[in-house]
Amino acid sequence: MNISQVAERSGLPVKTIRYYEEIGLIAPARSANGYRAFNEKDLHRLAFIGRARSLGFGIESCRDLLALYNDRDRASADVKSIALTHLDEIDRKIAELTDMRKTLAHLVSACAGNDRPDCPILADLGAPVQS
Amino acid sequence: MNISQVAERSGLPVKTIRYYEEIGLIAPARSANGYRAFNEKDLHRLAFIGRARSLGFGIESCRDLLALYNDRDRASADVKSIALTHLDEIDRKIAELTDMRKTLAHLVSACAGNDRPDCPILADLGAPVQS
DNA sequence: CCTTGACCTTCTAGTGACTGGAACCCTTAT
DNA sequence: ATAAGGGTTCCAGTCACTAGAAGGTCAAGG
Repeated sequence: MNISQVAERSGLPVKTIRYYEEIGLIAPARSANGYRAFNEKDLHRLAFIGRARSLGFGIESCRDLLALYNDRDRASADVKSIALTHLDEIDRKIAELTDMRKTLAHLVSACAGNDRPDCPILADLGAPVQS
Repeated sequence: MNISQVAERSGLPVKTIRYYEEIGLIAPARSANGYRAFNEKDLHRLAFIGRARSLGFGIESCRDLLALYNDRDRASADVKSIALTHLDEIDRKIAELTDMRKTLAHLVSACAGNDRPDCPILADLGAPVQS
C-alpha cells in the first residue's frame, strides 16, 4: 500500500503519517523506488494512534500505549494509570474552560452590543490591578 | 519601573513581558542604560493583556481588544463580536473535551487495573477500523 | 518516444505563546 | 576589587503538526 491509500483508510493526513514515521511511531518498509510500503499491521498501528489521539492522548502516551498493546505480559494497571492521568488532565482543562466560559458569558450578556462605546467587557479587562 | 517590578505587579513573567514587547503589544521607553522603563500606563496595559489571556483570548484578539479599549469612538458591538466568537470557541473545546471525557471514563471504569493483560482500553484503541 | 498528471520523496520553515539557557552588561554594597 | 543581583540580546526548544518548494516515479494517452 502506498501512503495515500493508508491515509484514506486510516483517516490520517499523508503529512501526519510521514511525521509519525519521522518520530518513530511507525516504521513502514520501503519499495525499491523509495516509496513507503505499508502493510496491514502498519495500518492497524496508525488507526490505533489515530484513535488514541482523538481521545486526546499526547504522542508520548501513544507511544507508551502502543508498547503496552504489543506486550502480551502487560498489566492492565499500567494502561489504566496512563488513562487516569489523562482523564485528570482533561478534567483540569474542562474546569479551566468552564471558568472562562462563566466569566465571559456573564460579561457578554451585560454588553449592549450597539454603536455606543460603553462596554462592561472592556471595563472588566481594564479594571485596576488587585493589590 | 524596571521589568521585574512590572512582572510582580502585573503577575506576568519577565520573559513574557519581553515577548509582548517583541510582538508589539507594548512599547515601553528605554533608560540611558538600555533598561526598559515602564510607566503606570504600560503596567495597566499589561494587566489588561494578562486578564484577557486568562479568559483565553488569543494574542491577536488581545491586540484588537486593546485597540478598542483605547478608541473612544468604538462601538461596543465590535467588542461583543470578538467575545462571542471566543465564547463559541470555548464551547467547541468544552464539547470536544466532554466527549473525550465520556468515552475515556467509560473505558477506564471497565478496566480492572490489575496485573493481568486484558484491557478494554487497549481493546477499544485497537478495534478494527470502521470501513 | 514524449508528455501529462497524479503520485511519491526530502527538506525547510512556520504555527502559538511562550520558556530555558547562554553570554554578557549595569548597579550597588562590601 | 569583587560579588550579588539586577538588566540586556539572541538562539533553541516546546507540541503536533502543516505548508510549500524542488524534484523523482509511474501509468496512460498521443
